[in-house]
Amino acid sequence: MATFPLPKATTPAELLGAAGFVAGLRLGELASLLGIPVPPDLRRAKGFVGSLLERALGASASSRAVPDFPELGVELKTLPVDASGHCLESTFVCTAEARDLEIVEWERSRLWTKLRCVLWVPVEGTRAVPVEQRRVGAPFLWQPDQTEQALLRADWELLVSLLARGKFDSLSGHLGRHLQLRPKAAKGSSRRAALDEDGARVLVNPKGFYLRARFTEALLRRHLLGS
DNA sequence: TATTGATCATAT
DNA sequence: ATATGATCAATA
Repeated sequence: MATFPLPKATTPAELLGAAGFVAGLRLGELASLLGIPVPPDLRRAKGFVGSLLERALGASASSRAVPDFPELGVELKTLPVDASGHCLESTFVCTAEARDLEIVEWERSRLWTKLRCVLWVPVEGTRAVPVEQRRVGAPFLWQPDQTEQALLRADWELLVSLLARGKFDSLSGHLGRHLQLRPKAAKGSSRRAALDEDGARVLVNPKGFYLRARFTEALLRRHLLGS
């Protein structure tokens, strides 16, 4: 049995190997190895699973706007799945701010920067299963191929275009085939300054980019098929 | 019951 | 305030 946190990986492959070492463990076992208490449910600890895996794999703990493993250029994402291994939730990627609209280039966007290389770690997320009993699944590295990148880019350009033009009334979670824009804030009443379609100052609720569950479901299936 | 909109904790 | 980590829960 190795000690935790695991040694710092020097390559994405090593990181994948480290994540593979954790696969199969129950969250309670992993938390115990790290000396971290497990919450009874995730209602008041929504980021528990993600933070637990970050600590186990030695991610540089911070809230900076950079990948979890800066030296490797790898982003770590946990993926809640049901007993059959199907995705239960969408995946938050990053916030969409007015000032980011200056960056209209896909290649330099925060979204693409985060999704270039992702280490996905499936974790049982069925609410009826106690958090400590949930198991960590087999991890896999994902670098979007040309097709996937084109699909995401198309959605991103549609959504950013509406944001940039201040079409806030037209925005909703219904837009985007694989990527969507949804509220991302502490409270539904949270507001931030923006410019509407007439250039007038308005207050709007903060939003973030999310990958739809059916998109991550497809990644998971492709991985399981071994391609 | 799948999905959209709302929300929670913590660090900086 | 806004970034990180997401899941909860009301609605369609």
